[in-house]
Amino acid sequence: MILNDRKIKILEAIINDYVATAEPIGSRTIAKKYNLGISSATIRNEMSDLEELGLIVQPHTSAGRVPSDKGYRLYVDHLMHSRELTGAETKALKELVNQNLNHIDYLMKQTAKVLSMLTRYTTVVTEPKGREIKVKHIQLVPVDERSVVCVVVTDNKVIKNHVISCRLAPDMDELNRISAMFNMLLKQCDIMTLDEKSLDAITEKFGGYKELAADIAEAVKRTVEEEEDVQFYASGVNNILDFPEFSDVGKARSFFQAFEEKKMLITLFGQNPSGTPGKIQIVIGGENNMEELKDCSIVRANYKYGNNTYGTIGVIGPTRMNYSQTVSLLNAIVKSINNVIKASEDEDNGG
Amino acid sequence: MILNDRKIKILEAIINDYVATAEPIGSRTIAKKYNLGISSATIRNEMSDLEELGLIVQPHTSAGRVPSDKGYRLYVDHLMHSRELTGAETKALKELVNQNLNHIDYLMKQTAKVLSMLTRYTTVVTEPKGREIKVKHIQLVPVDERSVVCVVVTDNKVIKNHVISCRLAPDMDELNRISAMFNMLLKQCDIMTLDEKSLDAITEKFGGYKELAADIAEAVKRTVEEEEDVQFYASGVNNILDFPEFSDVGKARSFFQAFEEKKMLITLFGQNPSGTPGKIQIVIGGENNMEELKDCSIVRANYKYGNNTYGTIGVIGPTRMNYSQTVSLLNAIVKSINNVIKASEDEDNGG
DNA sequence: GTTAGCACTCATCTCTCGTGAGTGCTAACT
DNA sequence: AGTTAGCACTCACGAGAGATGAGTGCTAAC
Repeated sequence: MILNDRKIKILEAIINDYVATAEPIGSRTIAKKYNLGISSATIRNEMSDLEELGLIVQPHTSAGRVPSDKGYRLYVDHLMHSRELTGAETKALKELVNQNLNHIDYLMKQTAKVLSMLTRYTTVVTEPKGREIKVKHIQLVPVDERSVVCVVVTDNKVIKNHVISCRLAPDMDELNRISAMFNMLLKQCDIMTLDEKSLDAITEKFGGYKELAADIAEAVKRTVEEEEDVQFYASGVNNILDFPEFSDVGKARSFFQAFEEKKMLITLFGQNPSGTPGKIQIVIGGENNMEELKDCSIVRANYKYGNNTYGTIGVIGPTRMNYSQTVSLLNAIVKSINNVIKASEDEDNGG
Repeated sequence: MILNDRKIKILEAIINDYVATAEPIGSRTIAKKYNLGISSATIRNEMSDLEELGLIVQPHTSAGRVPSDKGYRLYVDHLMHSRELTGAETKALKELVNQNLNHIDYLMKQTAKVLSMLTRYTTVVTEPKGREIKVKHIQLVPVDERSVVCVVVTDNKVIKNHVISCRLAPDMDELNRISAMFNMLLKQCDIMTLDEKSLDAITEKFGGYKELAADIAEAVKRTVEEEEDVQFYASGVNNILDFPEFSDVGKARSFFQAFEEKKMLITLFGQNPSGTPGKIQIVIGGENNMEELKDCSIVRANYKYGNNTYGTIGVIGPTRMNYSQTVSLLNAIVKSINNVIKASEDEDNGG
């Protein structure tokens, strides 16, 4: 059976209507609302064909039709045209990049917030990660007589604090001296690849502060491990409650529960190595293999951050999602933050 | 009408049963389940009296009775006996304090997590705050050519990072010099009380780094402001969905929405100056004046952290809450973390 | 003061039936 | 051959009618 122009028009009508109303659409509704110049009976015949093609389904015998996952797939792959951003949307994006987002954490958080606000779906942003993270610099800072904080700065500009307890904290000058020694060490070797013995040999050099040195090494290692572990920011998780698909508390609960599982988040939003940065990827309904999320779709894109370092921005909402709006917004936002990041990198290199 | 022993027994039976089942309790149920040695008819008469006293209410004519806010109030004030902790509970608390919680942030987060896990209610912990926060120490750390991070350590041991952008970041030695100068300055005067002009005069001294100095001052001020603003950790917010009281999505939604409003959180969980640390406070149902939370109760306590510095731990759940368990757990947890904090303070002073 | 008995209330469940949206099929029309 | 009007059929949904049962209040007797 051939998918002619008229069938496509009808499929589009069904998708548009269903996205807006969440109600199955009947042939008469299409005949009345969309002036296709054909009667409801003809539309019925065409709908029967569309169902045979697996593009739409009937929830029950005497109901209208709703798009199937396959129908949405056809739509997003071939029929959907990108939408212009509205004034409000453009304005919100401008405000986002104009904020002084000099810390990657804030940039991620704000991005998630803005995107979830504009789409009314749930947004997840992952911190940019690559395979090899290097520690650029550490600095010890006094806290009190019994503890110092070790500030670790990585080459992807993440800054982490680790409090270290010690019997008697060295004074500031001493801390600066130790920090400097450690920074020298960091330049010479990759602390992550050192085994216990070599590490012991090195901390030996620190003489009186052997224990402290070991703790610092530990803090540095932990930072790298934490960094190589993916970090998520989610925003608008509760928005899901606004959709009739989740008006059943059990469903909402299982959505939230799925969201608390990191493994699931990594599968859905962890960076996809094969994905070219900027390219939008769409996962529709059951295409993700998670029972709890079979009525959800994910729209996501990687953004580039430094060499071989990617983060992901993703939007998750009901399968009945406004794909065209979501894709347009995600496109725009990825472009924006790529520019912000690029600008800051150029500054680094040019300055 | 006098509240005799028998009436009290009946009230307790109603509360216990209702907390467990969330169903209105009838006279026959009480007669069968609790061997009070009286018939259902007598219980009916007593229940009629209890209703007249405003301690229980009838949802509708032919239903059993449920405790009123006033009934719960009487219960928690006079009838409730503290419950022994179970083995699992004791174990979880021990694990909490045994973790190396050397950073106040982690301690708060873990506390919230453990308490929400044990109670299955929502837990909110506020960072310890006092009126006057002093900045003890700052340290500049290089990030890249165009930015440095300013690490601020306050006297309540909170550590905050602020990224500062500058045209050309000074090298490490220079940063250490500037940090040292600033730390001197911090000892001499309270940076928060300085007006624009005096601040200008001081940053003048920094010569070439006037701009940077101003940014540092800004970062320090921001830290103090952020610190004086209350910070919350919530855990188990989704637990509310497990209660039939919130099986209506609308209700759940409005609970979540209320929870996103900081003002509300401050009212409910912000430290209560009049509350003695360790003393448990209970707010039942409509006693908080928030329409969205009129079916919720709050159990909270302040814990002491340093001089005149208090944080709050609070549990929020349905009015039909297991008060006795919650109070016992909260008591134990407040004691535990007070001990942890005390130990670390003693170390400070003794070491 | 306590209790058995009884009439009464009312939420809840089930069943039925009417309604209406929607379909599929067929026959007639273009 | 494609299109359309017509019609029988399906089925979710809502309203209404009982039936059920948990629970109450009242009264009279113990």
